[in-house]
Amino acid sequence: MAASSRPTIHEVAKAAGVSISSVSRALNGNTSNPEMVARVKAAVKQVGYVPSAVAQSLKTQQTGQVAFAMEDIGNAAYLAMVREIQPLLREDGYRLLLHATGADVQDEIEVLESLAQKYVDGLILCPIRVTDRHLAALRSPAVPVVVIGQLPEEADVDNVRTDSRQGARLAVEHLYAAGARRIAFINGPADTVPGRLRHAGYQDGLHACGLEVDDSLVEFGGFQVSAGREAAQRLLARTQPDAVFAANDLIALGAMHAIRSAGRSIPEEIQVVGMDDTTLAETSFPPLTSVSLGSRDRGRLAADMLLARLHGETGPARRATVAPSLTVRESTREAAA
Amino acid sequence: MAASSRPTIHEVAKAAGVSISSVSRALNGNTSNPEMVARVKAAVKQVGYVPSAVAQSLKTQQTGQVAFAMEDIGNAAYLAMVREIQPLLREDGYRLLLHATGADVQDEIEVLESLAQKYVDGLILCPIRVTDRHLAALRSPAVPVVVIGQLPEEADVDNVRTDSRQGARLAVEHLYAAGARRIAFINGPADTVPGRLRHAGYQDGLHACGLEVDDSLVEFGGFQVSAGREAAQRLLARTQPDAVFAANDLIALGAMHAIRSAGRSIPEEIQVVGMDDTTLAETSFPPLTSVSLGSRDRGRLAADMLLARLHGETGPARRATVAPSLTVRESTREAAA
DNA sequence: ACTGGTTGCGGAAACGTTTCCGAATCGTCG
DNA sequence: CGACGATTCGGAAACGTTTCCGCAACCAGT
Repeated sequence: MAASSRPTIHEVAKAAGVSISSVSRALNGNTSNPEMVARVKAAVKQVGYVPSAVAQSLKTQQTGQVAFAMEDIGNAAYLAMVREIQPLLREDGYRLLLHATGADVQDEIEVLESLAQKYVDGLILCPIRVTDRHLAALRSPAVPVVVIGQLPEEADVDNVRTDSRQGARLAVEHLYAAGARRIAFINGPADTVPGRLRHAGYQDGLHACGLEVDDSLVEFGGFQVSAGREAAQRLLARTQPDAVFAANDLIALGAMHAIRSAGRSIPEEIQVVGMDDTTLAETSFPPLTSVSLGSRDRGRLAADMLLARLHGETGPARRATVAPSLTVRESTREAAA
Repeated sequence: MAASSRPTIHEVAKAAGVSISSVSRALNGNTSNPEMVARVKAAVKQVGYVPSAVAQSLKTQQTGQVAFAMEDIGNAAYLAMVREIQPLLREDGYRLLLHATGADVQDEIEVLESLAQKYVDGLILCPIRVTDRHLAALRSPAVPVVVIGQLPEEADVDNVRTDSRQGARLAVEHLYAAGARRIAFINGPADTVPGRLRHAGYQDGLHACGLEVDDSLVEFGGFQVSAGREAAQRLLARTQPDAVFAANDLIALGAMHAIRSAGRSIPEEIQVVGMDDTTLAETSFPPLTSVSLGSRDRGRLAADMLLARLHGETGPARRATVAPSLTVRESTREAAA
């Protein structure tokens, strides 16, 4: 199947009648003699030589690889980041390694600790929970790390974040402006950082609009479509909202299904707002009004930060924040009179 | 930021008062003396040693990494494969590297040729076009390769495929059975392998149902939502189909938008069938009838095949075929009388 | 023509492991 | 009690590069 063993730099040297140092220099552009370079290149072609990435890595102490770790690549927000990050890394000659941790804290820690093995030059991490063990592991990472998401103030780590609390508030205010008064909230797990922040933002929004906080309008579940559907069913069986704010687009999609199944129309009877503004929002029916948390921007910023470190940037941890914005589509009414 | 240099096996050896060979043996379980192992483990903990993955790779000639190369991770079919493949690889201790080639043939070739650098132990490749250069590069790859997709009969490569031609035919037959007589087809690019096969299957289906082939019912475009919408607009401006078969779910989604915008109802006036049976199909409105090409199965099979090779399996190239199947949802009518 | 500075190249060390091989130790058996 | 096999460990080579160092050769300047 695969050829038994590829030629090494020694074979090239022999074929070209020069030393291995000269071969290396010729290939890495550290020689000025054109005749030398030509001979080496010819020999390379003749013996079919390709340098070993592993040996180069060992010598140069760089792998040319960067890892991206997140909960699940199936989540469109992360997907958007990956699609943004990969081309940027590639432009700089880095390969991308993917770690799906399945929201398992233990897995995330393992990824962080495995960095000491030095199989990558850097990491972009999207933790869904941040524990003390995370922070400890982030204290002195073996390679540069950029975290996408909320982090305690004191953490000295490059960080890209968004204000999802503010985003949730935007959603509520938009619904209020569009005439909704009984605004329900379908959240993900309450013990996650995004879950807490979105809930807080939802309450912020209610306060800002002068609406009562009514816990019977709040449901918790997972961040998936099915969870959204089930949560919406429970909600509708219990009470009668005129709007639903979902903690992400998947939940919103599930909720829209449940709402239609219950015979209510969108947006006439119940308006719906999602969060993350993924491609799902554009293509759903009706097209979903969604709070954009700038996933693509966050991906780009994180990649930029990491590349800067890889290019030797030193100095204190940087932090960038992407402002949320609302993309209004047809699942909500225009601001009513 | 990052600590200047991690301790090596030599530091451990010194701390434990033994030779580096003993350290290596103790850590890799090739020693029987428990006291030795204990001392080494203690020393490891004391100096904070973590083995260098690169050095191990150089010595063992294995990287513990596998690459997956496809057009675009944004495509739900590939996404489903990744989600299937990653856990399987991980179970066997392999890390996953992602190459998005952007449907660029040159890029795909580069990926294949870069395998000689041995930065991965194997590759799963989803080529969208198969050129002679692909075949040449596949002739004697530096590491085991599994191709997902159609391949010429004579190619001696492990291969997982599906019969998308048969799948397209299923779609047409289903539409016919549901009463459609003017069945349009919105395809992707005509010069891709999937494009050709689906077109052929569409025609097969028409023949099987005794319908005329009418080229005015066929549109070409890209494989994205926007392309699907535009193609459907052109189609509807020109003629009046009672069903649309789209070459993938994204196109179908775009087409459904265009159809609704044109004021036609789904499925009453125009039925729609997609292909790939992605999560989009379940969550769309109305839920989309779609031809499943078993993306997850194909991913799993490819991973299995590759792992078998990595575990030393030899022998001729294997081939597996996943049969297409139809998932009927609400964008089509039940078989009519 | 001799010297001083460049330049071009080869030898060898180093990166951090694994593993082969030989030496030393131990226990056991004749 | 001596010898022999088994076991355990240390030394050193090897994986395939890059790069430091030194040597020879060359050019120009006096």
